[in-house]
Amino acid sequence: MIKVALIEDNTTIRDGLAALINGTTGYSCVGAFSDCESFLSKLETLSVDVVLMDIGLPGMSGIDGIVRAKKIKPELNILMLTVYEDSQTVFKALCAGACGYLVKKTPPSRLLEAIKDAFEGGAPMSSLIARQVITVFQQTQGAATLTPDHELSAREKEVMTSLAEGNNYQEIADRLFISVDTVRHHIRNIYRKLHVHSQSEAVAKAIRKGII
Amino acid sequence: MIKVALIEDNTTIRDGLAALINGTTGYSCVGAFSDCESFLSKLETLSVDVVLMDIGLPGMSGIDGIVRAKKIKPELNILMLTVYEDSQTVFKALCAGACGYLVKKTPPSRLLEAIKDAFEGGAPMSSLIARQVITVFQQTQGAATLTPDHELSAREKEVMTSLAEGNNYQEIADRLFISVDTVRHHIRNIYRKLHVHSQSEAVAKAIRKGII
DNA sequence: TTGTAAACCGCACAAATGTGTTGTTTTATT
DNA sequence: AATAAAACAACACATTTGTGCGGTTTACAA
Repeated sequence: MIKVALIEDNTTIRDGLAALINGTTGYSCVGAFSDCESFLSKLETLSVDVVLMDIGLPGMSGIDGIVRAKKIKPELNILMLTVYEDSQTVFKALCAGACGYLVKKTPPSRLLEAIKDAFEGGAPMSSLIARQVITVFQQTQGAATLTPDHELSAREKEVMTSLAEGNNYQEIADRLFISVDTVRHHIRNIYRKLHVHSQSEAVAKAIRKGII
Repeated sequence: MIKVALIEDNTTIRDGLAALINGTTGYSCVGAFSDCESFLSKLETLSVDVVLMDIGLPGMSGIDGIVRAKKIKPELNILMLTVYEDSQTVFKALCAGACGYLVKKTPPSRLLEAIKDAFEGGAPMSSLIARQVITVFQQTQGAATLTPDHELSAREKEVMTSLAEGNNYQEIADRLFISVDTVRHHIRNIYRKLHVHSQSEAVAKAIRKGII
């Protein structure tokens, strides 16, 4: 039995969804709320597997609702409900912790399928949204493998990592068993390769490019 | 007309796929290779929209093949072909630059659909893989929204962002129309909130937590 | 009204950084 | 054997940073 909670301000849609879920074997609607606040106040004591949350809600937005709900129960499977497939919004929802989304005009059979999918560890979403996610993903995670241009040597990476950990030149030198001047030398080369002129800029670039 | 290239060592499968693609209106197979090396050597002069690449290849692996192909033509849509839905491998392929994948037993109609999807900017993949991607994604990108504890004020974020761009205190002050001493004051508070003692450490933490 | 937080500003000074120049040694690649 | 690249090391010096202290103003909640 998959326990579903609904947060949707439109009474007609909410009742319709609740009826659909309760009317299907294997599904049960354990809560239907018109706003995030009332949902969140009950969440602690609510046994629920999958949450369907409207994105455009009065009061707290669905995005904020996701963040708060995830803080209370990080293992929650939250699916966003949207009217249009607005990339930006859906994208933000995924960042906030949603595991997928549904457009409201989705036919009942596919809706139930998506709930089951989310329950079983999937992430129901259109391939267009998926592409957006992996694009951003690749830019951060996999960027290193794709752009080995301004590649730092192993030693330089060690220096960068140590720098990002908050060590100063003397501490880096001690850790790597080299002199402070050698650290400076490496830093110099790193700056040249990354086209930067300060620690902060170097660290920012190195992390964003996935070098460290 | 979607121009497709194949890299697959099994002759039977390769010929079958080529026949399917060439036999369908709107699709054309512009190249069929048994290994990455021969594909990569032709890629420069090959006009191709979507690449189907087997993951288990003799010689260079499909993963390495993706990385190299993306270096030559970053705009390529590469779909991996796998026998099993092995999460780890598919995941690596996505990191390397693939935009989706297909299991070999996929029925012809869905295969063509996936190619079209990739061509049109989608990322065909199962929702299980999608979930894996967004999980890792959320851990890095969206971490901030989930942990608004050591939250920086809007002004402090501006200072941090400017810092990560490589500006020094004087430049930050000029950009924000405040005095250098106020910049120092903000930096001080940022350090306190993030529990750090240097620019580098602050920038590293801010980026990794998604604050900036 | 009192308190708390954010944003603002200032001075001082030791410590750390960025960059200039000049080397040696080791390890690959040709 | 020769060339190139990486890693190591040193000295000098102006600039920048981190942190100690001290303040004001504004806004908003208790």
